[in-house]
Formats: sequence, C-alpha cells, structure tokens
Amino acid sequence: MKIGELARVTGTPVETIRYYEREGLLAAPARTDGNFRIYEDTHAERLSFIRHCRSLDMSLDEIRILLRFKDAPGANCGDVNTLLDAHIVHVAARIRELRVLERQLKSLREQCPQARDAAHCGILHELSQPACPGAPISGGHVHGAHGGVRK
Amino acid sequence: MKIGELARVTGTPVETIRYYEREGLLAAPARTDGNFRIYEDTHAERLSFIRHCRSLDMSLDEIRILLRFKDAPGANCGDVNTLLDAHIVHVAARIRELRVLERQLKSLREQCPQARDAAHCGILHELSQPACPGAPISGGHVHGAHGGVRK
DNA sequence: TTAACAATCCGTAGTCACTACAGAGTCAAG
DNA sequence: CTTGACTCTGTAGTGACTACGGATTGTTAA
Repeated sequence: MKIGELARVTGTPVETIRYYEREGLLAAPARTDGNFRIYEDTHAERLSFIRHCRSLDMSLDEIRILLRFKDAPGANCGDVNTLLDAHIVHVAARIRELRVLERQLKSLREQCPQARDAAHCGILHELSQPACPGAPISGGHVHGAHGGVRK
Repeated sequence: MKIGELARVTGTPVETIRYYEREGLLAAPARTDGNFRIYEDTHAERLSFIRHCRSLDMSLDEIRILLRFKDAPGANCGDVNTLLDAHIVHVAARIRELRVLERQLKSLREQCPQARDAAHCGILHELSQPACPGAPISGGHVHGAHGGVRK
C-alpha cells in the first residue's frame, strides 16, 4: 500500500509517517519506479504499535526502547515492565500537580467574583504577589495545561 | 539591580529573563555604561507576576493578555475572569484525560505480571493492537505525561 | 597593577513531536 | 491530453525555554 492508505488505516497523518521514518522508528519501505513508498502489513503493525504508545503519552525515546524489545523476542521483558511502571508514576505525578493547580486557579478566581475595573481586580492583584516559593514551573515529561488536545 | 540579582529574587533563570524581554513581556531596562541591564523594583514585580502566571501553567499569550489589563487600570476586568475560567476548564479537561490514561496504563501493566521473554510479553502483544479508535494523541494546550517537572 | 575569576553581553542552535508549507514529480480517470 | 489527486524532498515554524560560544565588563586578591 502507498503512504496515503497507510495513513488512513492507522489514522496517522502522512507527514507524521515520514517523520517516524526519518527518526528511525519505522523502517524505510521499498519504493516504486516513481519513487513512491510501498508499505507491507508489517509496517502497518509497527505503526499501530507506535501510535498506540503515543496515545498513551509515551515519548518517542520510550517507544524506541519498547521497539527494541519487540525486535528481540528472546529478551527478558522485565525492563518493559519497569518502563511502564515509571511512565505510570509520571502520569500520576502530573495528575497530582494539575489538581493542585486547579485548586489554586479556583481560589484565585474567587478573588474577583464580579467584573470591575482592572485597578481593583482581585485576580490581577493576587497574581502580582510572588507565587508560593516551592511552586514548580512545568517543564518535564508530561504536559501541563497547554498540550492536551490536538487542534 | 543587575540581572543576576533579579534572577535570584524572582527565582528565574537569567536566560529566561532575557527571553521575556525579547518576547516583549518585560520592558527593556536601562543600561549601565558597560551595557549591563539595570532593573527597578517595578521590573521585579512584573516578573513575579509573569512567573506566578507560568506556575499556574498559563501560556505566554494568556499572560500577555493579563498584562494588558494590568497596564490599563481603568478597563473592565471581565475578560480576565473569562480567561481564567477558560484556563480552569482546560486544566480540568487535561486532568480527566490523564486519569483515563492512567487507567489504561495500569490495565496494560497487568497484562504481564512477571518478567518473561519478550515474545510472550502481554504488554508488547497488547500494544501491537491498534489503540481504541477514538483515542486522541495529546497535542493541545496543557501538557501530557512529558512536560510536568523541570529537570 | 595585574591577574584571575565571576558576571554579563549577544546571537544562534538545540529541545520535542510534530505541522505546514513550497515546488517538483507521478499516476489514474475521463 | 489534461485535470486533479497523490506523492516526493527539504526547510521552517510551533512554545517556552535552555545551552552554548566567544566577547566584554566588573570585582577581588596578591
């Protein structure tokens, strides 16, 4: 099948498929005389694997590790379990962070129950205070408030 | 104060302060004869505001909007409330997504209770199946599993 | 005074996982 | 033969920084 069909059956944008090939996640397929990529079912399987992992918010580096295990069927899969456990810990930590955030935002929102002039807005006033000293600024592995839903 | 001191009192990396200036969030300060930036207390206040907003996972664009209100004290702050409400909705949505994710990951983890050879690993096997069709791949405003904690 | 060292300057490139072009080539149907 | 859909490569943009290189400036100790 050509790249468009692979895109359709796996629900992956064409550009993303080419990107995965450049990144070495998906093997370069054979080409037609006209230089079009021709994929086998094995490619579709591997791409489904990658997309399934991505839908679970794994990074491409994590997926690379899992693919190595898939390619070495005799290996012990203990490290797969370890990777998954670590990922679960990441996600759980991010949920906790966002819950704290949500609470802070709601409390902030209560500072200005009605619209008034900006000079007396409790929200703007409160934001001018330094944040709680220990407050971390998100920048790790699991995304914060601006990274969740595709446009 | 020089940039290093501002960095210290606000807990912001020096590079980030210069970045905010380039982005127009922080006004360019006066300079010494030797071309070093000299900041006033007003800069520190404004930077605290920005960092407080960032710690609440707002985007720089959202912060730009809030700063415009801060700079127009006569304006009605209704839009501030609206922005905050929308942000709270974003965060709540991301929490729901991550909870679904966490459940999926834990269920996946149960597929391979003990380490064994990769060929029979229930996790690798399950990941090879296409993901649930509706499963979105994170890419919106609030970060996913890899974006939460600064290194 | 001089030497060492810290702090600062600017500009550019890298991060992650794509996404969006531009401009060219290929293929199938009518 | 032409139209239009598809595909190709390569490059640049996204957000919010972070990290570097190489130059300058400032501070302190000998």
